[in-house]
Amino acid sequence: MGITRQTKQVKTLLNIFDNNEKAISVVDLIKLLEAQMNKTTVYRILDKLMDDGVVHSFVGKGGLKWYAKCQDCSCETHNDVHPHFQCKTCGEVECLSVSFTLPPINGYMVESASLFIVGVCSNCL
Amino acid sequence: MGITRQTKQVKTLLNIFDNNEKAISVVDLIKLLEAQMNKTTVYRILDKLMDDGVVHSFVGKGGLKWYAKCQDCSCETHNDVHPHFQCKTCGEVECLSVSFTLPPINGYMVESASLFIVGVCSNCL
DNA sequence: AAATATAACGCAACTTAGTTGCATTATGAA
DNA sequence: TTCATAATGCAACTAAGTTGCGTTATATTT
Repeated sequence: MGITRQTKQVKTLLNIFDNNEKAISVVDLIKLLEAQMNKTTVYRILDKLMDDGVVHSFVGKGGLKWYAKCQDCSCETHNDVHPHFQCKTCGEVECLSVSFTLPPINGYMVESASLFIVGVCSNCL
Repeated sequence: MGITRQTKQVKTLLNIFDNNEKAISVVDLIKLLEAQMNKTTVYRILDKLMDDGVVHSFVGKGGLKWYAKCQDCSCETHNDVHPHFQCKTCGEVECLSVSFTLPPINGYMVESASLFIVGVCSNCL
């Protein structure tokens, strides 16, 4: 089950995602919000926002968890149908609004796929 | 720099990768080898085998590091040019011998990309 | 507006992945 | 056999993420 009460903490997190097109790592979120809420609360609210299809998560290059607002992604199934891009220069991570086609894999049942791309973003080139 | 001395521990690890087509997580390796070597040693040898282009690493679904023998992959650049597949049923992770084409991303410089697929493998279907 | 059930929060303690520093061991060259 | 030093083991540490439990605050009911 997802969010049932609009607490201060929930509103704060929703506000961050509303005003941010880029993805944010949990570590950064916890640092950003350390004066306002406990890290346990951050993790718990993120879980619920996932359930509600408000945000989606993915694993970054170093193995850290990142979260981003759901837009064109089909969050009902929690599949990441778009790639995620991390810029080596500025460090920012973003959802790319393109879809990718999986290579043909005979005899396998594909449930979900995540594509993570590392490079230099348009701002830093 | 990579491996310079053929120690017992290095031979043990090389032997594991030689006799295993599938990928192995560091956690499983450490568990498997706990009687034979320290976990610090496992991490250090894996780093060196990466430098030598003997194995490549990638991040799995849960954020854990996985390692697999290099075969058709171009390990000079340490780019994962092939997808990795994890089976929901048996849990095994393997390198898929297919190449995938990235979606066109205008204005971005792509350095590396990793594709991680979750589903059910041919053995478990 | 007060009462109240309980969802949500804070805190501390914990688990687990991965790293670091340093003393000790063992490899391979001289 | 000697010996320099690469490599290992160990313990202590950092950091991400989780759990349990007592307390707080939301939103519904009275």
